[in-house]
Amino acid sequence: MVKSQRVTIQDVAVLSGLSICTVSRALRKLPNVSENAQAKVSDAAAKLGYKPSSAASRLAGGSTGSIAIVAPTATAWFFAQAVEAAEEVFGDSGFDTVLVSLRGRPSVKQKVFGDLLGLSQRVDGVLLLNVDLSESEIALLAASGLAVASVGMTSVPWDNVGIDDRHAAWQATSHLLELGHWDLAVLSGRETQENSVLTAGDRLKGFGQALKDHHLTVDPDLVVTSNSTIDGGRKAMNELIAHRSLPTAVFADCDEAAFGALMAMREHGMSAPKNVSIIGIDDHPMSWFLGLSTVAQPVADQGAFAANLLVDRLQNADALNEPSNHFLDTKLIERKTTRRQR
Amino acid sequence: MVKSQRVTIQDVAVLSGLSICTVSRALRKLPNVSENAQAKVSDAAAKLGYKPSSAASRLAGGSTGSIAIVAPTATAWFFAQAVEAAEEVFGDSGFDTVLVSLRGRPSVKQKVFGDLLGLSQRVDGVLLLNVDLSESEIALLAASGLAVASVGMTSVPWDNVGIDDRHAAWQATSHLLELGHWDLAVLSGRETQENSVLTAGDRLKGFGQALKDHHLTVDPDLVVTSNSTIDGGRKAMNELIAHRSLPTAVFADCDEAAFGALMAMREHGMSAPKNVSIIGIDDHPMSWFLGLSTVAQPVADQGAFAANLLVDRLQNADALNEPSNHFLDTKLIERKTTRRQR
DNA sequence: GGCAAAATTGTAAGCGCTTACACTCTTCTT
DNA sequence: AAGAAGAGTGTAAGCGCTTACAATTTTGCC
Repeated sequence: MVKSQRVTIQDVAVLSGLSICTVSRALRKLPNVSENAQAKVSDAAAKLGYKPSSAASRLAGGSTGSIAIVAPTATAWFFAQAVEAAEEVFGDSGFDTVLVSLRGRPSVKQKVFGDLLGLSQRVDGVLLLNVDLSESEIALLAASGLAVASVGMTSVPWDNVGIDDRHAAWQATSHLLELGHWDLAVLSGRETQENSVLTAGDRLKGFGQALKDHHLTVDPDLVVTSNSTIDGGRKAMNELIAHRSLPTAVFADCDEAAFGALMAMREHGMSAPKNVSIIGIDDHPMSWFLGLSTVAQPVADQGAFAANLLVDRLQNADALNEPSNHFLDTKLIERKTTRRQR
Repeated sequence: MVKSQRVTIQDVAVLSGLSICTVSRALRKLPNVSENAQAKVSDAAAKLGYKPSSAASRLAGGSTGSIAIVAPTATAWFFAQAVEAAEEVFGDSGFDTVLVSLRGRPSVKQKVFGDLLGLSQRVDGVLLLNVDLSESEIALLAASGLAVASVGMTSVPWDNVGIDDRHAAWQATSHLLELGHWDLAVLSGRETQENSVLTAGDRLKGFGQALKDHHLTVDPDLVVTSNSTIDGGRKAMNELIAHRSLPTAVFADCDEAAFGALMAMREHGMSAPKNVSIIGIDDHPMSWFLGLSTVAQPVADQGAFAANLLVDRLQNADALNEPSNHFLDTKLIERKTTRRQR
C-alpha cells in the first residue's frame, strides 16, 4: 500500500499505457484529453496511489500547491480564528498553508519583500490579514504574479473582505445614544505601523458620525487613544477615571479594550453598567462570559470568504474579473454592560 | 535590486568564477571548499540577492526548507501560542512553516497519513502539538524519514517537551488542601480521540495523588467529566450544583473549564471564593483578569523549545543522539478565587 | 472519397538544484 | 625525490514534472 519507492508520473504512464505528457494533462484536467484516456489515467493513478511531487511540479513551472497566510500575529483571537478558517478552506481545496506571522517586528517589510517575494517561489498565492502595507509595497505585491486576497484592508488592487468599520462603530455608538447617553467617551485603537490596526481610524469616524446624527459633537477630551489590548483598554480607562471627566458611557473600539476598561472600573470600585455603560466591537468569546454588550463581527467567515476568493482566482485563472471588495454584516448584541441612562 | 528574472545558482557560479557544483557546496557550507572559494561565493550570492529555489533543491534530493506544525486546532489559546512561538523559531532558522490544523475531524488519520506522509515530500520535519496518535501511526511517522518533535505527548520515539501534568494537578490540588479544604471536586477533561486532550488522565492522577498524600480518598461523585472548554466547565459545574453535593473547593483541569465553573456559579448567585474556591491549570491571559488562581505552564516556551529541538535535528543530522523528553516547570499562582477554608 | 481542420497523443527539452565520480593540485610519506 | 593520499574543483547525470512543438488520429464537408 504505502510504497517506500516514490510513485512517479512515469509509473502512471506505463500502467495506463499512455505517455507522460498525456498523463500530466489528464491529471490536471486540461482540455484535449479523451474521456477514455482520462479514465485510464485516473484508474492507474488511484491504483498506484500516485501523488504528484509539488517540488517537481513547481520547478517545471506549475503551481506549488501552497498558499501563504500573512498576519500581524497568530495569537490574537481575531487572527487565530481567521487563520484557522482560511486554513480549512485551503486544505479542502488541496493547498498547503504556509503561515507567516509578522509579530509586530520592525522587519515587516523585510518579511514581505525578502521572504514574501522570496515566497513567490514557494507559494501560489498570499492571503493578507490586516497587514499594513505602503503604496509601493502594494504595487510590488500586485505585480509579483502572486494571487492575492486580503481581510480587513482597503483600497487594495485585489479581492478584499472585511466589515464596514465605520458602520460597526456607528452601531455601537448609536446604541449608547439611543439608551439616552449623551456624554460619551471613546477608547480608540492607535493606528501604528507596527500593530497595523488599520481599522481604528474608521471606527473613530463612525463614532463621530453617530454623535453628529444626534446633533452632538465629539469632546476631544473624551477621545482616549490606547492599544487594542486588554492592558491598553485598562490604561485608557484609568486615564479617563483619574485625569479626565467620567462620561456616562464608553465605546471601546474592540472588545479586548472593553475588557480592560471593565477591569479598570473594578479596580476603582465601579462596575458596568452601574457607573458607566460600556460597549465594544468584536464579540470575543469572553464577551459573552462577561456580559459585554458589543457589535459582533463574523471573524471566521471573513477568513473563509477571502480564502475562497483566493482559491477561485487560482483555480479559474481565466476568469479575470475585477477585484471585489466585500463587506460582511455586523450585528449589535445587547448584553449587560449597557443600560438606559436615566 | 529586485530582479524579475530569477537569480539562479548558475548566475552565482558565473559571477564568482567557480563551477555550479562548488557554489552549491559553498552555499550549504559543506566541507572541501576553500575559504577563498567560500568567500567569493558568499559575495556573489549577496551581490545578486540569490535565494535558492526550494523546489529545485527538494527535487534534487535536498531539503525543502519547510516544517509542518500539526495541531488539533489553531484557535485555542494554548495552540495559537505554541504555534506562533514555533513559527518564530522556524522562521529565524530559515524554514517556512506549514500549518496543518486537524480541527477535531474524524479524518485525523487521513490527514496524517494521506497528507502528512504526503507532506513528507513537502517538508523536512513535523512538529506535533498534542496530537493523539495510535501506536501504528507513531511507528509509521517515525519510519517516514521525517524529523519529528512534539509538545505534550508521551512515550514517543522522538524529542518531546511538555509539562509534568500529574505534578501540575498535584500542585493545584495541594494548594487547595493546604488552605484547609478537604471536600474537593474535580472538573476533568474528557480523553477523546477527537479532541486529543491527552493530558486529562495524568491530571486526574495528580489530583488523586495529592488527596492520597493528605490521607484522603477521591469521591467518585465529585469527579465530573467535561470538555476542556468554557462551556464544558459551565455544564460540569452546573451538574455539580444541581445534582451532586457542593464541595468547598473545585480543581478544574484547565483554566477554560474554570471560567465556565465561575460562570455557572454566578448564574446560581454564588461566587468564588465566597462559596467555593476554584483553581485551574494554564494561566490563560483571562485568568489574571478574572483573578483565577491557577498553575501556570509556559506555553510559548514549550512550542519554542520543541521547535528548536527539531531544527537542531535537521541541522545536525550527524548528531544522532537519543530522543529526549523535557519537562518544563509549572508554577502555582495564587489569586483571588481560592482562600482558606475556615 | 479525399483533404483540411480539429482533436488527441507523443517527443524532448528544460526548470534549478544535488551528487556520484572524475580530475587537478597540494601535501605528506619513505 | 617519486608515489600515495588528500584537498579542492569540475563534469554530467538526473530528480519528477510541464510544455512547446511535432506526429498522429479523428472529424467534418464539399
